[in-house]
Amino acid sequence: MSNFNAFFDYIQKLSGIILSENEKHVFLAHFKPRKLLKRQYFLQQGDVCKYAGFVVKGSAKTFRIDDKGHEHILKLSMEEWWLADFESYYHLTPSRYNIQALEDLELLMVTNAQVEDFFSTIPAFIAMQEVIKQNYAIANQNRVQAALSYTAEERYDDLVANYPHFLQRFPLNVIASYLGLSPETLSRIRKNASKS
Amino acid sequence: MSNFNAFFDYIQKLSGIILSENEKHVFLAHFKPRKLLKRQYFLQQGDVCKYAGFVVKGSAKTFRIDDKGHEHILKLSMEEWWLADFESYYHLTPSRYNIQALEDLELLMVTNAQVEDFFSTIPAFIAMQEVIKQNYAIANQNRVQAALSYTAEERYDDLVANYPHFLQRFPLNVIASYLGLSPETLSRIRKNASKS
DNA sequence: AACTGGTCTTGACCTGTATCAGGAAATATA
DNA sequence: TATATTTCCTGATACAGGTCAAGACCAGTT
Repeated sequence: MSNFNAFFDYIQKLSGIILSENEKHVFLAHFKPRKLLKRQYFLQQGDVCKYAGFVVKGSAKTFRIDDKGHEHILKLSMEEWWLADFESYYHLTPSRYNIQALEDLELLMVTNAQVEDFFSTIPAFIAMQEVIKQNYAIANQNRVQAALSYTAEERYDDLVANYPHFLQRFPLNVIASYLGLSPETLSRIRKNASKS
Repeated sequence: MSNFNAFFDYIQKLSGIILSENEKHVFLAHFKPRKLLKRQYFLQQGDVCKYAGFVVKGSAKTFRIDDKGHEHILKLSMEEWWLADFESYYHLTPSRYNIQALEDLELLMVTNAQVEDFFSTIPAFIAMQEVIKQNYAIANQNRVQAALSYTAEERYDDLVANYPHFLQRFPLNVIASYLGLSPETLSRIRKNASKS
């Protein structure tokens, strides 16, 4: 299962703990592989996010539609990220977000109940969860900071510095929305930046 | 130690696990009580955030000063919250933020190394950490969302709905900065809101 | 080869929010 | 009691970034 190998590597890397063959079998038994085509939805606004999906291949956007029908991208996910609205996933409340494939996706999916039942005894998985939550909290903290106090241009420069691969992978209107900008404004910022 | 009783209640509440007398002694031995007066700094930009402080009483702001000398408040903390820049605390890197008392503070402080040495065997503490990280990640996720896609007025309404006690506790210029607004704009929003 | 839909750019104009300046009221300090 | 200092409000003006409209380019489809 080549899908799972990437997943095992990821868990071992984040946790710093090697998985036993037995433990690997628990993953094989309870994580469900799934494919989604570009444009398909992993989650729709109003639904409960029952599953978290580990991205083996492909990419997706997590976004909200506002009253005026405009889309606002909260998160972009690709290989070695998780697909989920964690608020909905942990609390089993209806989600405010949509998650949609930007490229064809290969996922490994699990429910929170399964995690509690089958993975609470696997130290590597516990440690991995710790690291993920920590990283996610820190990343969001920095993003709040940027969103509240940086100008449009500073936010773009920040992205170029910290997530340059986003630019190669996603169209500019997606990047613009992720930065909280209109596509027109991003286009103008890039024109200026290329001059200096 | 009345300080510690509030802390024990908090741990038991968040973790759902009762602490034994033995475990309580571990907390008494390794958490260091500390007081800070209004305006004193818990952390300064550029320093490593060695300690996390549990707020027994009082309040504080976490903020950054930008190039123009303007202050941007990232986080407001009060009773039953933690004082720390978690990025700096976990990675021991220099912090980009300042943390300063808004009211006189009573804290219980601990280092990350102490947590790993003495508290990794206390299930209630482990569970509490899980919940904190989870809540913090979710809160920040919602704040990113609000900062990127809500108007100033929507952000204020959101605060009134979700954190009404902030308004009683903090001056409006602090609230304005927390919302990413100038004090003047907040004042005008409030004037409008009171009309309708 | 023509068509369709998506992507990106550019210009003209508009709007929300910041900035600057002044002052009133409340609170702390001497 | 007098005097700072902080907090909050209001008006005038400026500007960043949004909105609307149009067109160019490109990739995929038929």
